[in-house]
Amino acid sequence: MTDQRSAPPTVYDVASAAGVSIATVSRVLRTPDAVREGTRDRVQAAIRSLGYVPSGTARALAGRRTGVVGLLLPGFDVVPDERPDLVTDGGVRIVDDRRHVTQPSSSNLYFDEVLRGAEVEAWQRGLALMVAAGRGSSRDVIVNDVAGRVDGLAVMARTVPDDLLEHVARRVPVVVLADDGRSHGFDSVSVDNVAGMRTLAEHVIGRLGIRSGIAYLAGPVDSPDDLERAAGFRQALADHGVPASDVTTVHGDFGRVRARELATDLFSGAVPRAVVCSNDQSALGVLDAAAALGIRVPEDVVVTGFDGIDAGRFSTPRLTTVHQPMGELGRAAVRAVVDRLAEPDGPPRAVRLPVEVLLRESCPPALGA
Amino acid sequence: MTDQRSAPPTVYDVASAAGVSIATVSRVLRTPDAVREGTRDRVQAAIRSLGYVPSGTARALAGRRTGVVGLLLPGFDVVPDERPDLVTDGGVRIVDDRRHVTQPSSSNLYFDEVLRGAEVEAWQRGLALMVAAGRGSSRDVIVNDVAGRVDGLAVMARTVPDDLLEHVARRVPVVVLADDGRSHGFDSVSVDNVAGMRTLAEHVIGRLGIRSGIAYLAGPVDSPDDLERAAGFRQALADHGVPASDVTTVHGDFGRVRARELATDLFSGAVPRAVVCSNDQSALGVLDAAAALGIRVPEDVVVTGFDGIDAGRFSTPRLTTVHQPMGELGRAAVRAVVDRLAEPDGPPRAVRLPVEVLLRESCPPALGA
DNA sequence: GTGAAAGCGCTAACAG
DNA sequence: CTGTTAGCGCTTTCAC
Repeated sequence: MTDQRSAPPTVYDVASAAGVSIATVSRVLRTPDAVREGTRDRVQAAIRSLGYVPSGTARALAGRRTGVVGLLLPGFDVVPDERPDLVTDGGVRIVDDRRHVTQPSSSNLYFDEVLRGAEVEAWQRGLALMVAAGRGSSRDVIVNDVAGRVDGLAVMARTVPDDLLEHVARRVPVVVLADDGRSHGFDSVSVDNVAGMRTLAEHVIGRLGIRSGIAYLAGPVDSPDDLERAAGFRQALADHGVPASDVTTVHGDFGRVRARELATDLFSGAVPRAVVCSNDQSALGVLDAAAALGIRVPEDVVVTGFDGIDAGRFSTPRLTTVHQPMGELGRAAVRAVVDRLAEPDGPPRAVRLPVEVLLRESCPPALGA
Repeated sequence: MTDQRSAPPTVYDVASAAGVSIATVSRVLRTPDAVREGTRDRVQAAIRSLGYVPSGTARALAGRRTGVVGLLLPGFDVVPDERPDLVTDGGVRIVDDRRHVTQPSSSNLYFDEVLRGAEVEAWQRGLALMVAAGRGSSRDVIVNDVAGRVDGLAVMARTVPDDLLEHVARRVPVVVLADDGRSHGFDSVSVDNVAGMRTLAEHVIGRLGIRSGIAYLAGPVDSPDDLERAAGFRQALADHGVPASDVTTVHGDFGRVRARELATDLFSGAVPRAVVCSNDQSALGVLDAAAALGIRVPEDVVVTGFDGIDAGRFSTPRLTTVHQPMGELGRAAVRAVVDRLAEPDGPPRAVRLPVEVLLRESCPPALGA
């Protein structure tokens, strides 16, 4: 350990140590069967004793492929580690954590799952995964640090400006995640927002029979996800002959705090019987408002979200939602990259992943229950 | 989109398009100020119009550094997606998820945090991060796919066999995570298991005044973490003059199920007043057993864990534990790699990260409360 | 089966 | 300021 590591051994070192040419060393590594057993053994011995590790870099250059796929995610929220009430002690902090409801930084969890899925899939295909989070800002960083080092790139929608993506796509295939794919000519993998929201809304309207007093809490106006979900919602209304004008629609920002404010307003008049939200964070804000005002969920009003974030599993009441298969999204992304690599030409492909409606206490399977 | 992408443009293409030499193209990219403005502009224009992206591979080869650090983690548990009670519907599954207590595959969460920390730190240092999980089995994969492509490597302890690690370390600096670092000559980053457990145990013995009826639920005998925690525990006993022989010690496997069984046995005799567990999963198993037997926690028996996994925040009662700063572990790992890169020689360094004792309901700050 | 030699695309002296 | 020229360490024909 702590070797000099002055200059790592190369094929040349191995070759001369084994008394063969560098071509033979290369063959031992890549096509062992094409080398006579005795020779092979000598080379392998040399590799061991020298501690030779082939340069992935040189390999990639010579072989014109890196064996790496890149994954670009929005920056992880670097949550400052603020803690309550600490009662220090010799070296180790002791914290009274009893009523401390840490909110797991949910958007992170979401991306963690994507990342994990991508890693698993890449691994199974013999590819390495290079992750870059939160570098969306700097043009150069993306282009130089990632695009130039990978065979293909999976990019979370809206992580990278479109023109940059277009530039990068001239070098490596790009797959866009969680976008509808209609906006540009890239391959895409996304989740079926429309069907998910439609199915959930149909449950509310059709099965629970709530046909009036419905409120829809939308997200930012420029969100494609939001648009799709809204479309699914309207389909459900139409299917059940509920006029869209009967629905109170308000626009939030996908955030919990803003949703709580909006819901508080909403609840100040005639309390609606259902609040359908276009994401989980908003729905949690609605639950907050209801709790504060003493409005019972689901007895007085049912509340639904969309995403399937972890916090919704632990809220009170637990949140009914549409669960997005994030891990699967990551896997599918890698698959899409690999497919495109295998078939560079042809029209862009759009993969749609199915979602699941999870009925929990905030909007149960049936109201009497 | 879907360009022919037959052969990505190279420096040569850019150079001739801009009427300069390849050296100048390179300069525009790396030291723009060393190039006259007019020339620079022409080159940049050429880069844009050709959609040139420099080959990271070639750069790395020529520059003798990749700008990438590798992170080796144990395989993510690929949890098969088993769900309860589904009530299918047109295309979208509807699941009654009301009483379904999904257990977040906790070991994953743990690694997710490490990964995220590493990514953040790498990014801040202008490095890319290459992740490899679960390839511990195949010697070649590790060596070839990762070690050859990075400037340095952070490896979670016990992910890679020691001899392989030694081999790899001859090419790139290696930092071992979450190991005591005494076993080998590598740099290491770990968590202060001893102090953490000692502090927690002192709380139980000293502050809560529980001096008899203490049980210690240890982990697998070969776990270094477990050994350190046990040592911390014994220190606390010694500090308070409690004979080790007064403590009932049982060995589990760090798993929840096994812990539940062991605790059930434990509780069948005289119920202990404290069960100190060497990890959270076990502690949760103990809580399971107590709940099943109608034993009250913390009134009848206090229970403590170690790790700070998420599930412990949501258990009933919530679990008192020693929280390991996993994100910080990831960050420190990257830092350690970078430091070693800057100073290749010198003795191995061992970084110890502080832990925090989180007092929650399963073993509160005071018993009367 | 094995070796010689020509790159892969870029960086980094070294001259001008 | 800009061009020339070696490599970086490996893969891959093409001969032998």
